[in-house]
Amino acid sequence: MRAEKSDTYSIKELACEFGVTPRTLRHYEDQGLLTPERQGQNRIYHANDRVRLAWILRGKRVGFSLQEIGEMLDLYDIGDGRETQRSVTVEKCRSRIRALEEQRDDINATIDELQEFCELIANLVRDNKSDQWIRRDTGEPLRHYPPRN
Amino acid sequence: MRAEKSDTYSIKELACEFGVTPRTLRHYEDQGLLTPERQGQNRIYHANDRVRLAWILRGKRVGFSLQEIGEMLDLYDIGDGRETQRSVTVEKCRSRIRALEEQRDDINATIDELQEFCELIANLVRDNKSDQWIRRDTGEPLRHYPPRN
DNA sequence: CTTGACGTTGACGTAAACGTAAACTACGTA
DNA sequence: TACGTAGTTTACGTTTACGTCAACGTCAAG
Repeated sequence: MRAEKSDTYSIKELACEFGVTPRTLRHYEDQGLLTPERQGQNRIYHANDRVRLAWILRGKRVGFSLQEIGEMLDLYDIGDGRETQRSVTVEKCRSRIRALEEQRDDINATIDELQEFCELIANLVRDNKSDQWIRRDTGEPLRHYPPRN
Repeated sequence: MRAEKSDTYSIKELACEFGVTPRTLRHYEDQGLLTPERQGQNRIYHANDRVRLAWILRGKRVGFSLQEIGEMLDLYDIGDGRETQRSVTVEKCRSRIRALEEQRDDINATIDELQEFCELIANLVRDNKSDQWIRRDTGEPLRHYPPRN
């Protein structure tokens, strides 16, 4: 344990911290998403690698592929940005945002339906006489929704 | 074309309508997500199948696996629901909702960062003298973010 | 000096979600 | 009756995102 700088990480340290395996980090490197410093053979991760990794994992959580995440990260690489390049970057960025907004709408719709259904079940009461499900609030007979075939 | 009832669909019709292939519908059936009526060998899809398919595809858009989607759809199958079963269903349902809310937070965070970055690029101006990037609003020198290794 | 913990590079395995091709059936029509 | 169109099952192929294993290097501790 060469306590060089505590803001550097071994592969295992970084992996553990983010709840992934070293293999995963190497895989992300293979895909060009991470390029940690090397000391000989060994990988050394810095703060910037942490930031990028957090980005990657969040991207995954919201359903992007590694390739898409790579493209999004590439948007940030504008070192040589001629004006036209930059406007392309901005447009890609905006279309990403629109896609995410649509996805958010999907999520909200799903939440709404689950919530409705959840409350419906929670208010459910068994009508013992007719052996039939009804809603406690409206007394409506229950229809399975979405319908079972 | 036996124009039986216009609220039934052949496999191709339904697939086309949702922008997927017949193979996909058969696959969903293999996974138990759809169980269309049969007329001999042939599959006949009804309105309820449409509803379920829409659910499935939206589930996919928000990043769920087919298995997870199947479990969510199963929540709706409460025909035999004893009281304990129902409370289990409700709890699963709520935990799904929480997961979706977390995902929405992730999406919002991603949107925010993309938006910030997008505006940063949009406001960018080339300082020809120092060959350096600055922000038009604050004049701050630009830092790539997230940092490139 | 050997053991153990940690690292490395291949390279093959795997699960999910279909794609794709083969081989066959059934039906309305030219 | 032969054809084209649409459907079926069976089964192997493909991509993504890693898991897993083998074979090896390195260094500090016992």
